[in-house]
Amino acid sequence: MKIDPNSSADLSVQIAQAIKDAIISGELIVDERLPSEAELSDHFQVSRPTVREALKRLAAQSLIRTQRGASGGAFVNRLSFEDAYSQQVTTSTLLLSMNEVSFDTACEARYALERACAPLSAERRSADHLATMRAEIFRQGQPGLTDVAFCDSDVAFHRALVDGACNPVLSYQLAGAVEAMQPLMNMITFTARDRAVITGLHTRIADAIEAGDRSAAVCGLQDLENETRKLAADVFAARAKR
Amino acid sequence: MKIDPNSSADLSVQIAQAIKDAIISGELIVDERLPSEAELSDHFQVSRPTVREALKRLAAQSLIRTQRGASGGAFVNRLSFEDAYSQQVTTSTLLLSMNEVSFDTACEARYALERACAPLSAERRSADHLATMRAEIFRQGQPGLTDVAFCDSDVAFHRALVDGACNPVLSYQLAGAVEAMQPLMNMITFTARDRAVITGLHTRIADAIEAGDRSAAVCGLQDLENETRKLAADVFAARAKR
DNA sequence: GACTTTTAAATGTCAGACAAATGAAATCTT
DNA sequence: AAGATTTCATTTGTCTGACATTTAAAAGTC
Repeated sequence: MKIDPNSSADLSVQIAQAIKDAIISGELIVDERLPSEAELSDHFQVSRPTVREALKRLAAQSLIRTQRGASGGAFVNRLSFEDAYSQQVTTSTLLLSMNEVSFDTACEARYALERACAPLSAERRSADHLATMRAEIFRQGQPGLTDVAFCDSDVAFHRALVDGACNPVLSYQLAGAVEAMQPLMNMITFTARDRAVITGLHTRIADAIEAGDRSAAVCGLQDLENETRKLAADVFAARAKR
Repeated sequence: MKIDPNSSADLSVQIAQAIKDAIISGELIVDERLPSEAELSDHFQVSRPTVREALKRLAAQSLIRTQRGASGGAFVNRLSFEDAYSQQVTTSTLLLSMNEVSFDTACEARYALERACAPLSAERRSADHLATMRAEIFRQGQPGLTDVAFCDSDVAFHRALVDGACNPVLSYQLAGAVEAMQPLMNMITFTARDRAVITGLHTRIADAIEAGDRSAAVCGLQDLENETRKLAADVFAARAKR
């Protein structure tokens, strides 16, 4: 772990990068304890606050965790699927909200990826996944549900569908695509009729998943995508006219 | 922007979260300047180093950027697709390397997602995308290519395929799936015969994309997945016997 | 031997200072 | 007056040194 004294980059950035490289290369392994802040500041010939800023950068990416007290210190963190999942959702959400991504673009990406999961889900889903999907469909039919709650349930339904593929890597990759859409979906108001159509499609998809019918599941998702885009287009058109 | 004085969480964590929330909620908009470190330490009633640690956490996630000098300061950063892309690759790579994800699981996820891109790519790819694919296929046929260079070219080929869908959200989502596989692929040694088979499949896929034949492209990817998994299985079996 | 107390080590926080970069205002030159 | 130069104030980057807090292990006590 070395830093370049001639570099113009901030010291804390360089130090963070040096440690990060050591982790990625395997020089530092999971759960290994890093040298103490005092030792690091000695090693890199910088002050303790500078080392600390570097460590905070790494902590923000869940690459390390710190523990106080004797035998405490900074430890290389095992990046859990959960951590990666939430990072992915945050990044995707901000990306969509800050870059004027059109509804259609985001929607297309989301459903294209989701259709990739459907065949696997149709084959492997557990009873639990199916039960979750049915429960969410039921919830979506409840009268008096707010639009936000309806979207929440929609996400939960799709998440169960994705998780049904029993591939954690796939679930993690899809997290951003599905959940980051929610703020966009929340801009839409759903009429009772819209909800009925969507819930009907959800049922068709759940039926296909239950029957292990891969292509029916994919078709159901395709129809749902078309429906969602049509709905959004209507809402935006109406809003533009006003 | 407020912090809870009764919370047991570290102050810098709380402050980072408060600012992050302000950004997500839209209270702070893109390119807006945050208060200076002195003002923030005053506002939150903490010292400047503590504020700085909080800001470094946010900088590590590309949520803010800082600039020195008069009229400098911390600014809300527009999260670019590029930034998100590289974050995504880092996270995915670490996730795979730290969690004993099987080659098959990662491979399945990758090709499932890539097949989702193929139909779109077959319709929308520009001449550029196609040219890149052809160029990489040519490179893959060069004798004397190292295994690492072969894998590099493989990634470039698939990236062009994905980018051909002309959906930046899709490209971003796929980044992790495709590039994070590279370290796993690098564990495999490719014989000349293996390379010929892979390159042949790449050609089939490129041909399908060029012809706008959606289903042929998907089939080609399916065959490539099967081939890759068979190859990996052979390598691992041979390694286990030794 | 089990419980309590002490202690040392580590991170978390603070205060104050100086260095370096940078844009803007003030000054000087032509 | 216009342009070039200098000065200056502001802000982040870094350093020093100190104290607070947490925590596990060592020492002490019954």
